[in-house]
Amino acid sequence: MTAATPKGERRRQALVEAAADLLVDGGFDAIRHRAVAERAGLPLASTTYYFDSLEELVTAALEFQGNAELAYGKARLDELDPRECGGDAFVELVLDLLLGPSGDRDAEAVLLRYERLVATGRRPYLRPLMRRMSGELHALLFDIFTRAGQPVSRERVEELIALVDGAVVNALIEISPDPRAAARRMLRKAMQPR
Amino acid sequence: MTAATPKGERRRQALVEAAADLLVDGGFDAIRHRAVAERAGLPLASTTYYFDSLEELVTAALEFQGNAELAYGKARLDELDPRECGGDAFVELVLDLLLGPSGDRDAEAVLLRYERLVATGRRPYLRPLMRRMSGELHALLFDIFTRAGQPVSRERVEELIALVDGAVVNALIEISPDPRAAARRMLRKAMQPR
DNA sequence: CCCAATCTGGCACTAGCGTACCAAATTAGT
DNA sequence: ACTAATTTGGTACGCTAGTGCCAGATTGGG
Repeated sequence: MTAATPKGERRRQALVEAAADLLVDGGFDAIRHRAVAERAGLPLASTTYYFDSLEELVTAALEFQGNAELAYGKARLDELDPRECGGDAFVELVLDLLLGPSGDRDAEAVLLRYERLVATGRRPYLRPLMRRMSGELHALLFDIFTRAGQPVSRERVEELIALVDGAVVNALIEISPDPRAAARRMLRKAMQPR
Repeated sequence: MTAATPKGERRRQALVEAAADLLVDGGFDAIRHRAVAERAGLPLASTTYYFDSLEELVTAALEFQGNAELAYGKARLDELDPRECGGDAFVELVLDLLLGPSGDRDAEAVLLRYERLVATGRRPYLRPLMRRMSGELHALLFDIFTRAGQPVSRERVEELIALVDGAVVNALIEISPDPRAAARRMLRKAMQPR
């Protein structure tokens, strides 16, 4: 179902944003009709009125969140000054794109990015969306490397992404997970000139 | 709660195995009191009698499954003939250890191994167990490389594992996921002599 | 053999879920 | 302004979940 009126559109959007919020701090399982409605300050039935099913709501939330992240990445690309791309600063830039900007709750913020990769395994309906977003992220990274004067092949981009992703998922089981630090270590080693 | 009688111990074990089965083909969310009891052919209440909580049952199931995988890895190590360790065969061996033996339903079988890494992010109670199993797996791989006449540093083992893991999670979003193939590609490239 | 400990298993409670329903309110097109 | 379409929101249904309860069966130690 899609809204036909401006106010309806606003309400629908409020639901999507509420769902995205829940997604970020509780994962996919946190997106429930009642929780979304409550967070958006709307009645329960509005969630079924604007979305035919939970899957649709989950998809919309994921898309919203993913687009926000991609927009952030594009902004970073646009403001990129090729002269200020020293090794360490560049590594941090790549980490910002792949894991989100560094914050005080890294582990939590990063978790969702990997939950959704794995969750896609059991939720085939997310695959088209995930593929699109993943493709855009890869392209973005490719551009970043090029713009920064460190051109790489697309294959190399995939390698570096895999390295970061693998480092992250393995870091999640630590007592005090610090996935960003683990990824940083791997990335620095892989990118240092040989 | 722990069993005190032989029969009780057998029942408890049956529940653990039933839970592990469910874990493998439905993920963590598939471990429910009723589902476990039904699969084990036991009454619902037996699940709460032998396990104080679902968390305990989940933990036991994961440990059982993980130990089975580690045992498989150790068996492969023991039967390893250093002379038959050509490049490709060796890559397959490493993949067997990290992803499980190759089968016709790779994607499904592999999924659980990554679900549990990520799930640990939101289930801190699994961390000690995951750390132990992860540590043993790393050690096992280290031994395998050594025994195969390709000694590596522990750091290098971590790198290769990260590479494989990253390749896998990124492969899960494909229309027809083939995580093993993706991991194989990355691993071959990383291991080819330079 | 007996009795205390252990185990059994049917049942019911509460909570939360997705979803359906529908009268009332609001909005949009003419 | 009028009417048809859309939106609203309170409510209820059916289901499954985790868990508590407890009379009875089974078992093991002395």
